Amino acid sequence: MSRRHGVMTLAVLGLLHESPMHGYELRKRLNSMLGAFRAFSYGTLYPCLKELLGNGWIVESDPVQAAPTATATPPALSGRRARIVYQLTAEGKEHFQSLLSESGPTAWEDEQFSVHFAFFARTDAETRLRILEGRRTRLQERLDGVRQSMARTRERLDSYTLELQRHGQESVEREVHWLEGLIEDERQARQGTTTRGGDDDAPSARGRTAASTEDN
Amino acid sequence: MSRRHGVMTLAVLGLLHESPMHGYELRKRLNSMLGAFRAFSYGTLYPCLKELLGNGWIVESDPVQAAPTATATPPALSGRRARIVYQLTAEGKEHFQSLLSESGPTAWEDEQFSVHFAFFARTDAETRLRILEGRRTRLQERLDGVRQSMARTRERLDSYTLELQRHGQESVEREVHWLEGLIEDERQARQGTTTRGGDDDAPSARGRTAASTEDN
DNA sequence: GTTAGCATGTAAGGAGTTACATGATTTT
DNA sequence: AAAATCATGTAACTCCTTACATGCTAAC
Repeated sequence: MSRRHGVMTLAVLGLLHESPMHGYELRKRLNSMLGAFRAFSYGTLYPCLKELLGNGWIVESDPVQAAPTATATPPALSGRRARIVYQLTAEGKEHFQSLLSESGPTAWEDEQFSVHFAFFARTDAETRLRILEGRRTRLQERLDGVRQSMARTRERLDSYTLELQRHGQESVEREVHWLEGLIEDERQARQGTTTRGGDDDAPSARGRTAASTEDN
Repeated sequence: MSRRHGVMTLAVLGLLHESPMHGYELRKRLNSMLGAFRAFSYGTLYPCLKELLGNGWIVESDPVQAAPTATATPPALSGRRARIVYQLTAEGKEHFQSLLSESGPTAWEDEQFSVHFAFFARTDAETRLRILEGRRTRLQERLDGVRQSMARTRERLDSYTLELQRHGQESVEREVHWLEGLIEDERQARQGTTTRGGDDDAPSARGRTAASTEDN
Protein backbone atom coordinates (compact mmCIF):
# COMPACT_ATOMS: atom_id res chain seq x y z
CA MET A 1 0.00 0.00 0.00
CA SER A 2 1.02 3.60 -0.72
CA ARG A 3 2.18 3.74 -4.34
CA ARG A 4 -1.09 4.90 -5.85
CA HIS A 5 -1.81 7.77 -8.24
CA GLY A 6 1.39 7.55 -10.25
CA VAL A 7 2.34 10.93 -11.61
CA MET A 8 0.02 13.11 -9.61
CA THR A 9 1.48 12.25 -6.24
CA LEU A 10 4.89 13.45 -7.31
CA ALA A 11 3.56 16.56 -9.00
CA VAL A 12 1.40 17.62 -6.06
CA LEU A 13 4.13 17.05 -3.49
CA GLY A 14 6.50 19.02 -5.67
CA LEU A 15 4.20 21.99 -6.00
CA LEU A 16 3.35 22.04 -2.31
CA HIS A 17 7.06 22.01 -1.64
CA GLU A 18 7.19 25.54 -2.98
CA SER A 19 4.28 26.86 -0.99
CA PRO A 20 0.98 25.74 0.59
CA MET A 21 -1.98 25.77 -1.74
CA HIS A 22 -5.59 24.72 -2.10
CA GLY A 23 -6.83 22.16 -4.59
CA TYR A 24 -8.19 24.43 -7.23
CA GLU A 25 -4.99 26.43 -7.49
CA LEU A 26 -2.92 23.27 -7.39
CA ARG A 27 -4.66 21.98 -10.45
CA LYS A 28 -4.19 25.20 -12.35
CA ARG A 29 -0.49 25.31 -11.58
CA LEU A 30 -0.19 21.64 -12.48
CA ASN A 31 -1.75 22.15 -15.87
CA SER A 32 0.22 25.27 -16.60
CA MET A 33 3.45 23.53 -15.62
CA LEU A 34 2.77 20.57 -17.90
CA GLY A 35 0.53 22.42 -20.33
CA ALA A 36 2.05 21.04 -23.51
CA PHE A 37 2.26 17.48 -22.26
CA ARG A 38 -0.86 16.62 -20.31
CA ALA A 39 -3.76 17.86 -18.23
CA PHE A 40 -5.39 16.58 -15.06
CA SER A 41 -9.00 16.84 -14.00
CA TYR A 42 -10.42 17.37 -10.53
CA GLY A 43 -11.57 13.81 -10.55
CA THR A 44 -7.94 12.79 -10.18
CA LEU A 45 -6.80 15.61 -7.96
CA TYR A 46 -9.18 15.46 -5.03
CA PRO A 47 -8.97 11.70 -4.44
CA CYS A 48 -5.21 12.04 -4.67
CA LEU A 49 -5.16 14.78 -2.03
CA LYS A 50 -7.29 12.58 0.18
CA GLU A 51 -4.77 9.81 -0.10
CA LEU A 52 -1.81 12.07 0.56
CA LEU A 53 -3.61 13.22 3.69
CA GLY A 54 -4.17 9.63 4.74
CA ASN A 55 -0.48 8.90 4.31
CA GLY A 56 0.44 11.87 6.46
CA TRP A 57 2.39 13.52 3.66
CA ILE A 58 0.27 16.65 3.69
CA VAL A 59 -1.97 18.36 6.25
CA GLU A 60 -4.67 20.98 6.09
CA SER A 61 -3.32 24.30 7.26
CA ASP A 62 -5.27 27.37 8.36
CA PRO A 63 -7.77 28.25 5.67
CA VAL A 64 -5.96 31.52 4.93
CA GLN A 65 -8.57 33.35 2.94
CA ALA A 66 -6.88 35.63 0.49
CA ALA A 67 -8.69 38.94 0.43
CA PRO A 68 -11.37 38.85 -2.30
CA THR A 69 -10.37 42.02 -4.13
CA ALA A 70 -11.72 44.32 -1.39
CA THR A 71 -9.54 43.65 1.65
CA ALA A 72 -11.46 44.27 4.87
CA THR A 73 -13.77 41.25 5.03
CA PRO A 74 -15.10 40.27 8.48
CA PRO A 75 -13.90 37.09 10.30
CA ALA A 76 -15.25 33.57 9.93
CA LEU A 77 -16.65 32.58 6.52
CA SER A 78 -16.63 35.40 4.04
CA GLY A 79 -15.02 35.90 0.64
CA ARG A 80 -15.78 32.89 -1.54
CA ARG A 81 -16.13 29.36 -0.46
CA ALA A 82 -13.94 28.16 2.39
CA ARG A 83 -10.80 26.89 0.74
CA ILE A 84 -8.80 24.01 2.05
CA VAL A 85 -5.15 24.86 2.00
CA TYR A 86 -2.72 21.97 2.14
CA GLN A 87 0.88 21.96 3.20
CA LEU A 88 3.69 19.44 3.18
CA THR A 89 4.69 17.59 6.35
CA ALA A 90 8.22 16.49 7.18
CA GLU A 91 7.35 12.95 6.05
CA GLY A 92 5.92 14.43 2.89
CA LYS A 93 9.19 16.14 2.11
CA GLU A 94 11.07 12.96 2.80
CA HIS A 95 8.79 10.93 0.57
CA PHE A 96 9.08 13.51 -2.19
CA GLN A 97 12.85 13.22 -2.11
CA SER A 98 12.70 9.44 -2.22
CA LEU A 99 10.37 9.60 -5.25
CA LEU A 100 12.73 12.03 -6.92
CA SER A 101 15.72 9.76 -6.46
CA GLU A 102 14.05 6.89 -8.31
CA SER A 103 15.87 6.57 -11.60
CA GLY A 104 14.39 3.45 -13.19
CA PRO A 105 12.00 3.14 -16.13
CA THR A 106 9.32 4.59 -13.87
CA ALA A 107 11.13 7.91 -14.17
CA TRP A 108 11.92 7.98 -17.87
CA GLU A 109 8.79 6.57 -19.48
CA ASP A 110 6.59 8.94 -21.47
CA GLU A 111 4.05 10.06 -18.89
CA GLN A 112 6.41 10.27 -15.96
CA PHE A 113 9.44 11.82 -17.57
CA SER A 114 8.14 15.34 -17.92
CA VAL A 115 7.09 15.52 -14.27
CA HIS A 116 10.42 14.19 -13.08
CA PHE A 117 12.19 16.65 -15.32
CA ALA A 118 10.13 19.52 -14.00
CA PHE A 119 11.60 18.91 -10.55
CA PHE A 120 15.18 18.37 -11.67
CA ALA A 121 16.23 21.45 -9.72
CA ARG A 122 15.57 19.40 -6.57
CA THR A 123 17.05 16.18 -7.95
CA ASP A 124 20.68 15.28 -7.39
CA ALA A 125 23.03 15.38 -10.35
CA GLU A 126 23.66 11.62 -10.59
CA THR A 127 19.97 10.86 -10.78
CA ARG A 128 19.38 13.56 -13.34
CA LEU A 129 22.02 12.08 -15.58
CA ARG A 130 20.74 8.52 -15.21
CA ILE A 131 17.20 9.58 -16.04
CA LEU A 132 18.25 11.57 -19.08
CA GLU A 133 20.39 8.73 -20.36
CA GLY A 134 17.71 6.17 -19.62
CA ARG A 135 15.20 8.12 -21.64
CA ARG A 136 17.63 8.65 -24.48
CA THR A 137 18.31 4.91 -24.68
CA ARG A 138 14.60 4.19 -24.56
CA LEU A 139 13.88 6.55 -27.42
CA GLN A 140 16.82 5.22 -29.38
CA GLU A 141 15.32 1.74 -29.16
CA ARG A 142 12.02 3.07 -30.37
CA LEU A 143 13.79 4.73 -33.29
CA ASP A 144 15.49 1.47 -34.22
CA GLY A 145 12.10 -0.19 -34.27
CA VAL A 146 10.62 2.48 -36.50
CA ARG A 147 13.55 2.42 -38.89
CA GLN A 148 13.45 -1.35 -39.22
CA SER A 149 9.73 -1.27 -39.83
CA MET A 150 10.15 1.41 -42.48
CA ALA A 151 12.86 -0.60 -44.20
CA ARG A 152 10.77 -3.79 -44.16
CA THR A 153 7.52 -2.35 -45.43
CA ARG A 154 9.08 0.09 -47.85
CA GLU A 155 6.91 1.09 -50.81
CA ARG A 156 4.02 -1.07 -49.69
CA LEU A 157 2.40 1.71 -47.68
CA ASP A 158 0.09 4.49 -48.79
CA SER A 159 1.37 8.05 -48.58
CA TYR A 160 -0.51 8.92 -45.38
CA THR A 161 0.81 5.99 -43.39
CA LEU A 162 4.24 6.77 -44.72
CA GLU A 163 3.97 10.43 -43.78
CA LEU A 164 2.84 9.45 -40.29
CA GLN A 165 5.87 7.24 -39.83
CA ARG A 166 8.16 9.94 -41.15
CA HIS A 167 6.69 12.53 -38.84
CA GLY A 168 6.83 10.20 -35.84
CA GLN A 169 10.42 9.33 -36.55
CA GLU A 170 11.37 12.97 -36.87
CA SER A 171 9.73 13.85 -33.56
CA VAL A 172 11.57 11.12 -31.73
CA GLU A 173 14.84 12.09 -33.37
CA ARG A 174 14.33 15.64 -32.20
CA GLU A 175 13.76 14.59 -28.64
CA VAL A 176 16.88 12.43 -28.72
CA HIS A 177 18.82 15.42 -29.97
CA TRP A 178 17.40 17.56 -27.19
CA LEU A 179 18.32 14.95 -24.60
CA GLU A 180 21.85 14.73 -25.92
CA GLY A 181 22.32 18.44 -25.42
CA LEU A 182 21.02 18.21 -21.88
CA ILE A 183 23.26 15.26 -21.10
CA GLU A 184 26.28 17.13 -22.31
CA ASP A 185 25.35 20.10 -20.14
CA GLU A 186 25.06 17.86 -17.10
CA ARG A 187 28.46 16.38 -17.79
CA GLN A 188 30.06 19.77 -18.18
CA ALA A 189 28.45 21.07 -15.01
CA ARG A 190 29.94 18.07 -13.24
CA GLN A 191 33.40 19.06 -14.44
CA GLY A 192 32.89 22.42 -12.79
CA THR A 193 32.14 20.90 -9.39
CA THR A 194 35.04 18.41 -9.84
CA THR A 195 34.68 15.17 -7.85
CA ARG A 196 32.04 16.44 -5.44
CA GLY A 197 29.29 13.96 -4.65
CA GLY A 198 27.00 16.61 -3.25
CA ASP A 199 23.57 17.80 -4.29
CA ASP A 200 23.17 21.47 -4.92
CA ASP A 201 20.66 23.60 -6.72
CA ALA A 202 20.11 24.21 -10.41
CA PRO A 203 23.24 24.64 -12.55
CA SER A 204 21.41 27.25 -14.65
CA ALA A 205 21.85 25.40 -17.96
CA ARG A 206 23.79 28.13 -19.69
CA GLY A 207 24.72 27.63 -23.32
CA ARG A 208 22.24 24.87 -23.92
CA THR A 209 19.13 27.01 -23.83
CA ALA A 210 20.66 29.09 -26.57
CA ALA A 211 22.14 26.17 -28.48
CA SER A 212 18.87 24.29 -28.82
CA THR A 213 17.18 27.32 -30.34
CA GLU A 214 20.02 28.04 -32.75
CA ASP A 215 18.23 26.91 -35.90
CA ASN A 216 15.40 29.36 -35.38
CA MET B 1 -23.08 -1.31 -25.71
CA SER B 2 -20.53 -1.52 -28.53
CA ARG B 3 -18.20 1.45 -28.21
CA ARG B 4 -15.48 -0.30 -26.16
CA HIS B 5 -11.76 -0.49 -26.72
CA GLY B 6 -11.35 2.97 -28.14
CA VAL B 7 -8.38 3.10 -30.42
CA MET B 8 -7.78 -0.58 -30.84
CA THR B 9 -11.10 -1.35 -32.46
CA LEU B 10 -10.41 1.08 -35.26
CA ALA B 11 -6.82 -0.04 -35.71
CA VAL B 12 -7.66 -3.74 -35.84
CA LEU B 13 -10.52 -3.29 -38.27
CA GLY B 14 -8.28 -1.16 -40.41
CA LEU B 15 -5.51 -3.72 -40.55
CA LEU B 16 -7.87 -6.60 -41.23
CA HIS B 17 -9.28 -4.53 -44.05
CA GLU B 18 -6.02 -5.06 -45.91
CA SER B 19 -5.83 -8.78 -45.35
CA PRO B 20 -6.87 -11.51 -42.87
CA MET B 21 -4.45 -12.02 -39.99
CA HIS B 22 -4.03 -13.78 -36.67
CA GLY B 23 -3.66 -12.00 -33.35
CA TYR B 24 0.07 -12.20 -32.92
CA GLU B 25 0.78 -10.73 -36.32
CA LEU B 26 -1.91 -8.12 -35.85
CA ARG B 27 -0.18 -6.84 -32.76
CA LYS B 28 3.20 -6.68 -34.47
CA ARG B 29 1.80 -4.74 -37.40
CA LEU B 30 -0.06 -2.46 -35.01
CA ASN B 31 3.06 -1.61 -33.09
CA SER B 32 5.14 -1.11 -36.16
CA MET B 33 2.50 1.15 -37.69
CA LEU B 34 2.28 3.32 -34.58
CA GLY B 35 5.79 2.57 -33.33
CA ALA B 36 6.73 6.13 -32.50
CA PHE B 37 3.45 6.97 -30.83
CA ARG B 38 2.28 4.04 -28.76
CA ALA B 39 2.37 0.30 -28.20
CA PHE B 40 -0.28 -2.23 -27.31
CA SER B 41 0.02 -5.42 -25.29
CA TYR B 42 -1.71 -8.75 -25.82
CA GLY B 43 -3.78 -8.03 -22.77
CA THR B 44 -5.59 -5.41 -24.84
CA LEU B 45 -5.60 -7.18 -28.16
CA TYR B 46 -7.18 -10.53 -27.39
CA PRO B 47 -10.14 -9.21 -25.39
CA CYS B 48 -10.66 -6.70 -28.17
CA LEU B 49 -10.75 -9.44 -30.82
CA LYS B 50 -13.25 -11.33 -28.69
CA GLU B 51 -15.50 -8.33 -28.64
CA LEU B 52 -15.20 -7.71 -32.36
CA LEU B 53 -16.22 -11.34 -32.87
CA GLY B 54 -19.20 -10.87 -30.58
CA ASN B 55 -20.29 -7.86 -32.57
CA GLY B 56 -20.06 -9.79 -35.79
CA TRP B 57 -17.49 -7.43 -37.25
CA ILE B 58 -14.91 -10.15 -37.74
CA VAL B 59 -15.02 -13.94 -38.09
CA GLU B 60 -12.50 -16.73 -37.80
CA SER B 61 -11.46 -17.91 -41.22
CA ASP B 62 -9.70 -21.15 -42.17
CA PRO B 63 -6.57 -21.50 -40.05
CA VAL B 64 -4.35 -21.12 -43.12
CA GLN B 65 -1.08 -22.37 -41.78
CA ALA B 66 1.77 -20.60 -43.50
CA ALA B 67 4.47 -23.09 -44.32
CA PRO B 68 7.08 -23.17 -41.52
CA THR B 69 10.26 -22.63 -43.57
CA ALA B 70 10.22 -26.15 -45.07
CA THR B 71 7.13 -26.21 -47.27
CA ALA B 72 5.69 -29.72 -47.48
CA THR B 73 4.13 -30.18 -44.03
CA PRO B 74 1.34 -32.78 -43.75
CA PRO B 75 -2.35 -31.80 -43.23
CA ALA B 76 -4.12 -31.14 -39.90
CA LEU B 77 -2.06 -29.67 -37.06
CA SER B 78 1.56 -29.28 -37.93
CA GLY B 79 3.89 -26.29 -38.14
CA ARG B 80 3.65 -24.30 -34.89
CA ARG B 81 0.59 -23.77 -32.83
CA ALA B 82 -2.79 -23.57 -34.58
CA ARG B 83 -3.27 -19.91 -35.39
CA ILE B 84 -6.62 -18.22 -35.42
CA VAL B 85 -6.93 -16.10 -38.50
CA TYR B 86 -9.55 -13.37 -38.43
CA GLN B 87 -11.19 -11.61 -41.32
CA LEU B 88 -13.54 -8.72 -41.71
CA THR B 89 -17.26 -9.27 -42.34
CA ALA B 90 -19.46 -6.99 -44.40
CA GLU B 91 -20.80 -5.40 -41.19
CA GLY B 92 -17.21 -4.99 -40.05
CA LYS B 93 -16.35 -3.04 -43.16
CA GLU B 94 -19.42 -0.91 -42.73
CA HIS B 95 -18.63 -0.20 -39.09
CA PHE B 96 -15.05 0.64 -39.98
CA GLN B 97 -16.25 3.22 -42.50
CA SER B 98 -18.61 4.74 -39.98
CA LEU B 99 -15.79 5.01 -37.43
CA LEU B 100 -13.59 6.64 -40.05
CA SER B 101 -16.17 9.26 -40.88
CA GLU B 102 -16.36 10.50 -37.30
CA SER B 103 -14.71 13.87 -37.27
CA GLY B 104 -15.29 15.18 -33.75
CA PRO B 105 -12.81 15.55 -30.89
CA THR B 106 -12.77 11.76 -30.67
CA ALA B 107 -10.80 11.79 -33.90
CA TRP B 108 -8.34 14.59 -33.23
CA GLU B 109 -7.37 14.09 -29.62
CA ASP B 110 -3.86 12.87 -28.87
CA GLU B 111 -4.30 9.12 -28.64
CA GLN B 112 -6.80 8.77 -31.43
CA PHE B 113 -5.42 11.16 -34.00
CA SER B 114 -2.49 9.05 -35.16
CA VAL B 115 -4.68 6.02 -35.76
CA HIS B 116 -7.24 8.03 -37.68
CA PHE B 117 -4.47 9.60 -39.71
CA ALA B 118 -2.98 6.20 -40.49
CA PHE B 119 -6.19 5.29 -42.31
CA PHE B 120 -6.65 8.59 -44.12
CA ALA B 121 -6.25 6.79 -47.44
CA ARG B 122 -9.67 5.23 -46.75
CA THR B 123 -11.20 8.40 -45.32
CA ASP B 124 -13.09 10.83 -47.51
CA ALA B 125 -11.54 14.20 -48.24
CA GLU B 126 -14.02 16.32 -46.27
CA THR B 127 -13.46 14.31 -43.11
CA ARG B 128 -9.70 14.40 -43.52
CA LEU B 129 -9.79 18.16 -43.72
CA ARG B 130 -12.09 18.54 -40.73
CA ILE B 131 -9.92 16.28 -38.58
CA LEU B 132 -6.72 18.05 -39.55
CA GLU B 133 -8.24 21.45 -38.87
CA GLY B 134 -9.77 20.26 -35.61
CA ARG B 135 -6.44 19.06 -34.37
CA ARG B 136 -4.68 22.22 -35.47
CA THR B 137 -7.17 24.34 -33.55
CA ARG B 138 -6.83 22.10 -30.53
CA LEU B 139 -3.06 22.43 -30.53
CA GLN B 140 -3.29 26.14 -31.10
CA GLU B 141 -5.39 26.45 -27.95
CA ARG B 142 -2.82 24.46 -26.06
CA LEU B 143 -0.11 26.77 -27.34
CA ASP B 144 -2.02 29.84 -26.20
CA GLY B 145 -2.23 28.32 -22.75
CA VAL B 146 1.47 27.61 -22.61
CA ARG B 147 2.38 31.08 -23.86
CA GLN B 148 0.14 32.77 -21.33
CA SER B 149 1.55 30.66 -18.55
CA MET B 150 5.09 31.48 -19.61
CA ALA B 151 4.28 35.18 -19.70
CA ARG B 152 2.64 35.09 -16.25
CA THR B 153 5.30 33.12 -14.43
CA ARG B 154 8.23 34.65 -16.23
CA GLU B 155 11.53 34.67 -14.33
CA ARG B 156 10.04 32.92 -11.30
CA LEU B 157 10.89 29.43 -12.58
CA ASP B 158 14.09 27.45 -12.30
CA SER B 159 15.99 26.69 -15.49
CA TYR B 160 14.78 23.09 -15.78
CA THR B 161 11.10 23.93 -15.56
CA LEU B 162 11.70 26.72 -18.02
CA GLU B 163 13.54 24.45 -20.43
CA LEU B 164 10.70 21.93 -20.21
CA GLN B 165 8.16 24.58 -21.11
CA ARG B 166 10.31 25.81 -23.96
CA HIS B 167 10.75 22.30 -25.34
CA GLY B 168 7.08 21.50 -24.97
CA GLN B 169 6.09 24.67 -26.73
CA GLU B 170 8.49 24.01 -29.58
CA SER B 171 7.15 20.49 -30.08
CA VAL B 172 3.59 21.70 -30.30
CA GLU B 173 4.57 24.49 -32.67
CA ARG B 174 6.24 21.95 -34.90
CA GLU B 175 3.17 19.79 -35.04
CA VAL B 176 1.01 22.80 -35.87
CA HIS B 177 3.39 23.64 -38.69
CA TRP B 178 3.22 20.07 -39.95
CA LEU B 179 -0.57 20.14 -39.85
CA GLU B 180 -0.68 23.40 -41.75
CA GLY B 181 1.31 21.86 -44.56
CA LEU B 182 -1.01 18.88 -44.70
CA ILE B 183 -4.08 21.10 -44.70
CA GLU B 184 -2.73 23.10 -47.59
CA ASP B 185 -2.06 19.89 -49.53
CA GLU B 186 -5.61 18.72 -48.95
CA ARG B 187 -6.96 22.03 -50.18
CA GLN B 188 -4.84 21.94 -53.30
CA ALA B 189 -5.82 18.36 -54.03
CA ARG B 190 -9.41 19.50 -53.83
CA GLN B 191 -8.78 22.12 -56.50
CA GLY B 192 -7.64 19.35 -58.81
CA THR B 193 -10.88 17.41 -58.45
CA THR B 194 -12.94 20.64 -58.84
CA THR B 195 -16.38 20.58 -57.20
CA ARG B 196 -16.69 16.82 -56.92
CA GLY B 197 -18.18 15.56 -53.66
CA GLY B 198 -16.78 12.09 -54.10
CA ASP B 199 -14.35 10.00 -52.12
CA ASP B 200 -11.34 8.67 -53.94
CA ASP B 201 -8.05 7.17 -52.94
CA ALA B 202 -4.90 8.80 -51.64
CA PRO B 203 -3.82 12.03 -53.35
CA SER B 204 -0.18 11.03 -52.99
CA ALA B 205 0.87 14.09 -50.97
CA ARG B 206 3.35 15.39 -53.49
CA GLY B 207 5.39 18.43 -52.59
CA ARG B 208 4.59 18.23 -48.91
CA THR B 209 6.76 15.27 -48.07
CA ALA B 210 9.67 17.17 -49.51
CA ALA B 211 8.64 20.53 -48.06
CA SER B 212 8.50 19.33 -44.46
CA THR B 213 12.01 17.94 -44.65
CA GLU B 214 13.40 21.06 -46.32
CA ASP B 215 15.41 22.29 -43.33
CA ASN B 216 17.39 19.09 -43.10
C1' DG C 1 19.88 -28.01 -23.64
C1' DT C 2 18.57 -23.58 -23.12
C1' DT C 3 17.23 -19.31 -24.80
C1' DA C 4 14.46 -16.69 -28.07
C1' DG C 5 10.46 -16.26 -30.77
C1' DC C 6 5.78 -17.85 -31.96
C1' DA C 7 1.02 -18.16 -30.36
C1' DT C 8 -3.16 -17.63 -27.30
C1' DG C 9 -5.31 -16.29 -23.54
C1' DT C 10 -7.08 -14.57 -18.34
C1' DA C 11 -7.43 -11.97 -13.80
C1' DA C 12 -6.47 -8.23 -11.24
C1' DG C 13 -5.63 -3.78 -10.90
C1' DG C 14 -3.75 1.05 -11.90
C1' DA C 15 -4.40 5.67 -13.64
C1' DG C 16 -7.28 8.61 -15.16
C1' DT C 17 -11.77 10.68 -17.33
C1' DT C 18 -16.65 12.18 -17.62
C1' DA C 19 -20.52 13.53 -15.75
C1' DC C 20 -22.83 14.79 -11.92
C1' DA C 21 -23.95 17.48 -7.54
C1' DT C 22 -23.57 21.91 -5.13
C1' DG C 23 -23.05 26.55 -4.27
C1' DA C 24 -20.84 31.18 -3.85
C1' DT C 25 -18.99 35.32 -6.36
C1' DT C 26 -17.55 38.15 -10.03
C1' DT C 27 -18.04 39.88 -14.52
C1' DT C 28 -20.77 41.09 -18.55
C1' DA D 1 -30.27 38.37 -15.08
C1' DA D 2 -27.01 35.39 -17.27
C1' DA D 3 -22.55 33.57 -17.79
C1' DA D 4 -17.97 32.69 -16.29
C1' DT D 5 -14.91 31.46 -12.68
C1' DC D 6 -14.00 29.91 -8.12
C1' DA D 7 -14.24 25.85 -5.18
C1' DT D 8 -14.91 20.96 -3.60
C1' DG D 9 -16.16 16.62 -4.13
C1' DT D 10 -18.15 11.52 -5.73
C1' DA D 11 -19.56 7.37 -8.65
C1' DA D 12 -19.24 4.98 -12.50
C1' DC D 13 -16.69 3.72 -16.03
C1' DT D 14 -12.78 3.25 -19.78
C1' DC D 15 -8.80 1.86 -21.44
C1' DC D 16 -4.91 -0.27 -20.89
C1' DT D 17 -0.96 -2.81 -18.37
C1' DT D 18 1.28 -6.41 -15.67
C1' DA D 19 1.80 -10.74 -14.42
C1' DC D 20 0.55 -15.11 -14.94
C1' DA D 21 -0.50 -19.70 -17.38
C1' DT D 22 0.59 -22.75 -21.31
C1' DG D 23 3.04 -25.00 -24.84
C1' DC D 24 5.27 -25.43 -29.24
C1' DT D 25 9.41 -24.67 -32.54
C1' DA D 26 13.81 -22.69 -34.23
C1' DA D 27 18.32 -21.34 -33.44
C1' DC D 28 22.59 -21.12 -30.87
